[in-house]
Amino acid sequence: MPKQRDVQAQRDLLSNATWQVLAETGLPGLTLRAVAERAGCTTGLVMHAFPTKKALLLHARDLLYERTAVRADAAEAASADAAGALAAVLGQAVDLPHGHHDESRVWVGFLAAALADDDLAERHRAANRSFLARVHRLVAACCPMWTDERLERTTKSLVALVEGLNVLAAADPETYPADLQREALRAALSVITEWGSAVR
Amino acid sequence: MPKQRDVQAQRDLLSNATWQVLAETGLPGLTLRAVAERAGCTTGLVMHAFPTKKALLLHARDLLYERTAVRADAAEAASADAAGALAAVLGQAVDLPHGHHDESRVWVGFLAAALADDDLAERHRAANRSFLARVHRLVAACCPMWTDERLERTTKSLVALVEGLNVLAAADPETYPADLQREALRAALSVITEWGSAVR
DNA sequence: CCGTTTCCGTAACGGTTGTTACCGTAGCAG
DNA sequence: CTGCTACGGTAACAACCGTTACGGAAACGG
Repeated sequence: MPKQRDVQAQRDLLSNATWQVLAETGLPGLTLRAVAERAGCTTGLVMHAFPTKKALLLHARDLLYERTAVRADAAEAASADAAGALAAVLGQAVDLPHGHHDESRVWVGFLAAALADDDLAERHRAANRSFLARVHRLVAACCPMWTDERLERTTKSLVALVEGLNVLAAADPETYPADLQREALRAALSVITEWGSAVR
Repeated sequence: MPKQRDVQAQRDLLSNATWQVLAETGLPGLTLRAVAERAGCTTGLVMHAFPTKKALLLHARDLLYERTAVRADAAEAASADAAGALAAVLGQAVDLPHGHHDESRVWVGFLAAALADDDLAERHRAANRSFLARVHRLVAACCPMWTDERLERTTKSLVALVEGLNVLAAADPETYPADLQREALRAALSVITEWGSAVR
C-alpha cells in the first residue's frame, strides 16, 4: 500500500490558501486555479483533497470559525474576571491582532456568499450564535440581576456593534482607525463595567 | 435623425434590474444575461446603455446611495426636533420599510465587491461618510456641549451598530427580528435623549 | 531491487462569462 | 410614402470557470 499522503495537512494547506486568496482578491477572485497557485500545487491536488469547490469553501469557512473560537477562548482564559473576559473577547474580535484586517475581509466575503448559499448561511448562523452565546454568558456573569430581555438585547447590541465596526473598518480603515474602535467598544461596555463597580 | 431613445429611462430600468438580481441571487448570480432577462431585453441593449459591466455596477451602486439618501431626507424632514430626526434617520436605516431586507442584502453584496474593486470602494466610502456626516450633524444638534471627540465616537458607534444590525439580520433574521433591532437602537439612543431631557 | 498501487500533474471537456460584430428593423425627415 | 439612420436583437467570439479522464512518477511491500 504505497505512497500515502497526509490528508489533513493538505486540507489545512488548501484552506489557508483559500483564506489568503479570498482576503486578497475577494469572492470573485476565488477560483480553484488561484487557490492551487497560492498553495503551490495544481488543481489536480485540490480536486483530490476536496471533491468539489463547495466542499473547499465549507472547509475554509469552518477554519475561519475555528480560528475565531480559539482566539476567543484564549482571550477569555487569560482574563481574571467576567468583565475583563468580556472586554477581551470583544476587543479581540474588533482589532487586536496585527494582520486582522484580512480576517474581516474574509468574513465579509463569506457573509456575502452566505446570502446566496444555504450551506454557507447555515455555517454563518451557527458561528454567530455560538459567539452570541459566549458573549451572553459573560454579560450575564457581569450583570446577574438583569432581566433576560435586557441581557439578550445588550448581548446582541454589543455583537452588532463589533461586527459593524469590523465591516466598516474593512471597507474604510481611515475613517475607522483601531483606537477609535477600541474607544467605541469601551464606551459601549461602560454601562456594564460601571454597573459592576457600583455593586462591588 | 430617426429613432431616438430615452437613455435615462433605460439606465434606470437596467439599474433596477441589477438591483433585483443582486438581491435575489447575490453577487455571483449577477450576470449581464440575468440582468437583461430581468429587465425584459437582451444583452445587446444592456451593452448599448452601459459600455461595460462595471459601469452598470457603478450606476446601480449610485442608485442604492440615492435611494437611501432620499429616504433619510424624508425621515429627517418629517421630524420635529433633532432628537426625533436622529431616531427617524437611524430607525429608517435599520428596518422600517416593508421589503427592506433586500436593501441590506444588496448593501452587503456591494460591500463585498468593494473589498476587491477600488471604484466600488470609493463609492462605498463616499456614501458612508455622507451618512456619517448626516448623523454627526444630528447628534451635534442634540448634544451641543459635547466635545468633538465624543461626538465623533458616538456618531460612528451608532452607525456601526445600525450597519451591524443590518448585516446580521440579513444573514440571520430569526436571531435579529425587527423589534429587537428597534429596541437595541432605542437603548443606544437613550444616552442622547436622556441627556437632552435632563438639560431641557 | 523490483512490482504494484496510490497519488497528482497535465490537459482536455462542456458550460458560462463579458464583450463584440453584424444586420434586420423601427421610426422620423423630406 | 419613401429613404435614411440610429437602435437593438442575434449570434459568435475568446477567455475562463469547475470538473473529469488519463498517464507518468513516486514510494512502500516483498
